[in-house]
Amino acid sequence: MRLSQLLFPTLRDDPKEAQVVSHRLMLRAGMIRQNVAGIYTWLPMGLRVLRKIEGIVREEMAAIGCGELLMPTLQPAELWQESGRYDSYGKEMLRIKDRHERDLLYGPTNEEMITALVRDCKPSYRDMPKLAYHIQWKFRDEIRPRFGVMRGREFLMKDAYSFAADKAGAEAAYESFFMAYLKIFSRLGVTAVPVRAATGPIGGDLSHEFHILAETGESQVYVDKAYFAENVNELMFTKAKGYYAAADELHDPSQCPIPPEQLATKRGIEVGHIFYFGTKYSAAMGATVTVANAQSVPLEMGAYGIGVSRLVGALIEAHHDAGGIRWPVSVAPYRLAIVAAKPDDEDSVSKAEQIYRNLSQLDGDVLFDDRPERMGTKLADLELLGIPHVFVVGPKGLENGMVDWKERASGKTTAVPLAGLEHLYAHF
RNA sequence: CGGGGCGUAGCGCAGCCUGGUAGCGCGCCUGCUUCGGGAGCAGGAGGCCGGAGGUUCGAAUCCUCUCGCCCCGACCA
Repeated sequence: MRLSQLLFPTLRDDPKEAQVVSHRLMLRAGMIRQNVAGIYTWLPMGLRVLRKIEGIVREEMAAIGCGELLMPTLQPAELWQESGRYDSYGKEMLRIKDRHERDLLYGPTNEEMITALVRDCKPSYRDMPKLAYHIQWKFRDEIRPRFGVMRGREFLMKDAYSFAADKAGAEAAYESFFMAYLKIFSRLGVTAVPVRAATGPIGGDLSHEFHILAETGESQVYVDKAYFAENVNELMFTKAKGYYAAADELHDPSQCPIPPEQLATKRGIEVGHIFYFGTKYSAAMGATVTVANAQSVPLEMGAYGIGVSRLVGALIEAHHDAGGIRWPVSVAPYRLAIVAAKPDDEDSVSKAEQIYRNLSQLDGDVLFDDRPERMGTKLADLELLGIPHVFVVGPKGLENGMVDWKERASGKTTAVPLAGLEHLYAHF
């Protein structure tokens, strides 16, 4: 992509309304613009990151056999009256009437809708289990939206649902989502700690929140320090679940099974929440399966959320420095940017262009900063945006057939031969 | 919703107390000179001072109301 054609309005000064780093940086790096409190327009750079996170989530959902579907943002009130939540959800639910005076709502979540869907398929226990998810915009009319996209009113969420004929099936589903989540967050370049969370009326230990640890986290979490030494990719469910890790509301120092010196008290940003809620919705809404003896039993359900748009902010909270954002390569808006060092040196400009053309044939993750700016301005913007790798093409390097390769993470600059660029890019 | 704060140019701010019809930095436009880390000089564009009402000869400034935004608390991906 040629940067000159992209809507990429960077700001030099911090907008006053943004107090939290991620919010400031997203605004300054031209990723988002606020429309009303808690509701944002995603500009090209912001949307790229959002899409990359979605991509990783999709791959890991596919890996556990969870199929994607798409439910609408608007839902009929009747569905929520069936479950009883139309009254209990309160003012956070945005209620709307259409021209026929029909009561609709902008969905804050989709349990009712998917429960009705599965119920209406009249499943047999032989059909179970079923796993499904979608990535859809939600609306919750938060009392106080804040921290940019981390607590927006309109936000993008991946919500998955599992249906099983019995408790064992539901637990198996829970386990596979638990492990998928560890993998997703690891691929996003962060450690998200699974902490035990309040389960509500169901009880049991099958509810976990996943928290990215960051100073600006809204929640307090308590975690066994030994957890941090674990290699997430090799962790087993029973072992991961075995560590003491609790959300604030569940932590009671007098009951804590591990000694205080072993316990880390941290701030966390909740980016995922999974829970098994049994038959809460299926019973209320008549979503049953016929089991072996021809009896009908309500489905055992679980729900598994990931705050996709919140993650964009949360990842920045975890990865930034004085110069701006430092995206993990897996979610950077572009992996590589190419800059001509001297705009009036035709040789290096055309060489930069040529490099851009070559590399962008490999995939679409290359940005060509062809804006009519001086090098310092371009590099500062790219640094702010957090592009992990930059090739600076200029006459000094070209004399020796080299370009400068700058790494955002380390700040290092290395001269690399022109001939090796393709190979290098392939390894980013 | 309770408590605190702020609305003046795209962004950051001054002016308000002590009314006289708006200014600075950055950004933007034009020209020249520059240019391998946010250039210099010269010229220029851009603001119904959030909105409504009131006081006054006159309101960004004083008064009343209203809307919006931010921060702290309860809720949540």
